Amino acid sequence: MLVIEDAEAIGAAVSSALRESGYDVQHRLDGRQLEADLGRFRPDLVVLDVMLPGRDGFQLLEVIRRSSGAGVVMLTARDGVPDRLRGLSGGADDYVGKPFVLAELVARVSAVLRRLGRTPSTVQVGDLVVDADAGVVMRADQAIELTATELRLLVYLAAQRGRVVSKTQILTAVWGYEDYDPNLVEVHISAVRRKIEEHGPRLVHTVRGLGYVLRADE
Amino acid sequence: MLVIEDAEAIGAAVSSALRESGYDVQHRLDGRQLEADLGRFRPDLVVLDVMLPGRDGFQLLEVIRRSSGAGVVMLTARDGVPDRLRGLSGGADDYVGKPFVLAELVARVSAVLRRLGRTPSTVQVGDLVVDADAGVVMRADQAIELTATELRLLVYLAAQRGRVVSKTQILTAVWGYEDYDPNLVEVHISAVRRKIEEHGPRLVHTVRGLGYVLRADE
DNA sequence: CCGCAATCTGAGGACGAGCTGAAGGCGAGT
DNA sequence: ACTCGCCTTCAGCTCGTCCTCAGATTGCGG
Repeated sequence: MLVIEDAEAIGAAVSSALRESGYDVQHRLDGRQLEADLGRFRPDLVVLDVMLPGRDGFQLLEVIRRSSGAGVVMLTARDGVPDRLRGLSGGADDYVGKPFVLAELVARVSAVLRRLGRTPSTVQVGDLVVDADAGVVMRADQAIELTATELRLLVYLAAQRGRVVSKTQILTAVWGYEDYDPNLVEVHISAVRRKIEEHGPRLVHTVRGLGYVLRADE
Repeated sequence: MLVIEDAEAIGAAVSSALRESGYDVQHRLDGRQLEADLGRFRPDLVVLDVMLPGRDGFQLLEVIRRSSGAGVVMLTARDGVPDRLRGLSGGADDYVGKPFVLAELVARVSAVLRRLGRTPSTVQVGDLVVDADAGVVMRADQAIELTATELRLLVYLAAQRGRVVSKTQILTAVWGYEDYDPNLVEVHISAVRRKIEEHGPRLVHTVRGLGYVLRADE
């Protein structure tokens, strides 16, 4: 994944937020090396600022489309309706208006990847199937009703399956909070467990002092 | 609809763009199983790359023409004027030069289908049949009268069936609004429900906090 | 076995999403 | 100009969901 953003602070924040979500991120301040980067890293997706020194976002967008199958999410100025239309008609897969909440950007990025089929929209862990697109969770071929928050939480755990994620990471990814009461996470983890572990062994494991993991034990 | 494209990234992007538009898409990396696919899926249209491993696009085109009435849209190389001529004279219904904007491909695909009069315009969900072209909706073989807006809404939900769509997405797809009062959607959803669920179980499901899904529950 | 901290979980109130009946406005057809 | 149908707005209501809080429980170091 490639982030091209000349404002260093924003670029750094975006990069680290995406890394938090498990993506492999390179950050560039302009599009000079774009062709080289596309060749070398073969990114699945490029986050592209519209306003850039040198070639602007739309020119870069064309380059990307011509020489790569990468998805493109553009960062447009807030009220940039013209920008926005131009970006979409030029083939961007999504846009995010500045200023934005990091969580929103991350959500859109993963939505684009999912749509492009780079990320399987369904994740399977043991006998649990999570389909983010359909908003459906199944265990042992039986549908399970989750609320919106529970679903977001489980989708996040599923995306990070096998990896321990801290409550802070969860708060950021699911709620967009920088720092908050960990009990909020505990309460919703509890709710998810009650529903998905009603008919089967434990899948959401607590790692004391660190966080949680979604894993099917063998 | 069948997409034959050996570049996986492009094939995936094309497939998902077409799915977004409501088509039922199968993706193949080469033409080996072409005959079997034609028999099994009876596609209305095939999107065909020219450069393919094994039999190339023109050979496959002949196969399609010989054993199927499917439309063909060919993906030709950049300045492939010779390709282009050969493709058309060989009987392709349209061609799109790489690189292309996804929206253009989708537009050409639907144009070809329209020209062939073979638009797979009907979607079936449970005992509900939605015919976008004819503007007809039937449930259990009984015609249902919908207003223009209700029809556009239902056609969109039908195209996205099984997938949760947010009110914002609906506002964009049905009304062209970027952002607007969600209640507008709720009112029309309510109207559609009153009509199509009068004699039968629920098909338009609310997913609180996320949006709506058109789905026939088993 | 004890004490502390981390985690779990049941309960309740506040909030807001969603549903729907009603009314006003607008355009097409007569 | 009038009528009719449709679209949109509005307001009231219902009910699900979320968050807070507090007591219970668990795990760990000593």
